[in-house]
Amino acid sequence: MSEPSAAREHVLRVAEELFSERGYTAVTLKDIAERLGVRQAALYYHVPQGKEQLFVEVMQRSFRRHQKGIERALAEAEPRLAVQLTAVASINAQPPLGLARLARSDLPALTSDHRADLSDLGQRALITPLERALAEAYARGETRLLDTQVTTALFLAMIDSIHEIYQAKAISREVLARDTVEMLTQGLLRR
Amino acid sequence: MSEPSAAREHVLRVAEELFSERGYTAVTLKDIAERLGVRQAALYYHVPQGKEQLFVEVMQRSFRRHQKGIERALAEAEPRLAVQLTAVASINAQPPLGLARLARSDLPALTSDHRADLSDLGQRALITPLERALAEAYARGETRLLDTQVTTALFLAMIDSIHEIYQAKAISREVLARDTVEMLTQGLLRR
DNA sequence: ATTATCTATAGATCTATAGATAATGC
DNA sequence: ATTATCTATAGATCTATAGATAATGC
Repeated sequence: MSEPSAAREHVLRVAEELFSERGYTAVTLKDIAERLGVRQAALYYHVPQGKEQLFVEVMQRSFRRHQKGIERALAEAEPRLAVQLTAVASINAQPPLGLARLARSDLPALTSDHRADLSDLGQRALITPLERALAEAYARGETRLLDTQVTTALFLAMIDSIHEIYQAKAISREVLARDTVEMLTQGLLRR
Repeated sequence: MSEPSAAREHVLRVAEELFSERGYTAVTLKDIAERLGVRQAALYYHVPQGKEQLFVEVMQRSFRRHQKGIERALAEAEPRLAVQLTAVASINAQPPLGLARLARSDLPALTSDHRADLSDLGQRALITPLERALAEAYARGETRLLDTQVTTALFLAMIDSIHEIYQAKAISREVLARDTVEMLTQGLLRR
């Protein structure tokens, strides 16, 4: 049986690191193999379906991991928008998703089936939970009327940006998340 | 002499379109040539130094065009942060910059010299003018104390996101810009 | 027998160069 | 003579496959 062997796991983790650093087309199987300390052809033992399938699998895992983090953060945080968004923005979900690049560079390079699969999963795993949290905040009377889809897209862009800043500057993720969400919510909250 | 011929101009414009759609590594010279209706080798007449130089030149022009737009918007708008940021976010600067992908996918694929050149230009052309506008708003007493570098990075991420949303949804750029900046400034402004 | 690698290589790109061709401008 | 293309191709990747090898587990 295809047990989820530790070696295969290692391949997926290293592939995720590299795809996250430089994107789908910029990373070769040789790059991944080198970081693993094996030859390029050895990857086909663990991922017989090749590079595109490897990328899709890696992104599916990443989406699901982020989804779990988001849903847990939303469920455990007290039902106030600022608290909930801070919890989501603070998630230590490494490596970051890089949704902008994914949409504008990685997805266009895939077959249309894979592209559609990943788009759908991204919608269900990341966008819908956040839209719901925003809609509930509105229902509680916390926010003014706003376009939840646009707000969600902007919030996700900011989260990716936070991860970028976090890697470049010496500011803790928590401080960045808190400051960013404070900035954002003061505009969202009705008063 | 190397006059800036109309044909060369055309090559640069089409290259910018494609690089903007899919990123540096995902676009081949054949793709660019096909959209121009010529053969791949014909590009070397206009850009003898090859693909990387073409990309760098395209990005330099794009940065400078965005810089002009930003500086004009900041100079012409009345000196109130909300007005100024709305003006900047409304700029019809097609194609969009896609800074997130540029930093995390395109730049790492370049030689370190080109990478450093583009990073410096991006700093001078895009980041510094916005940081100054934020600092001046603070000096006028409009905003609370905030990290101008972080705020600028988040604002630039939002601008790219606006362009993305604008292409995907049927919302005008102006409405998106106004709503986004209103959301953002209500959090930035002291009251 | 199964697992996990390796070497070798076919086939498909992709970038870049060399040299030919055709049209226009002096 | 200059401008702007073309065909042809070298050389360098890159993905993927075939078959050999070595180690461990029954």
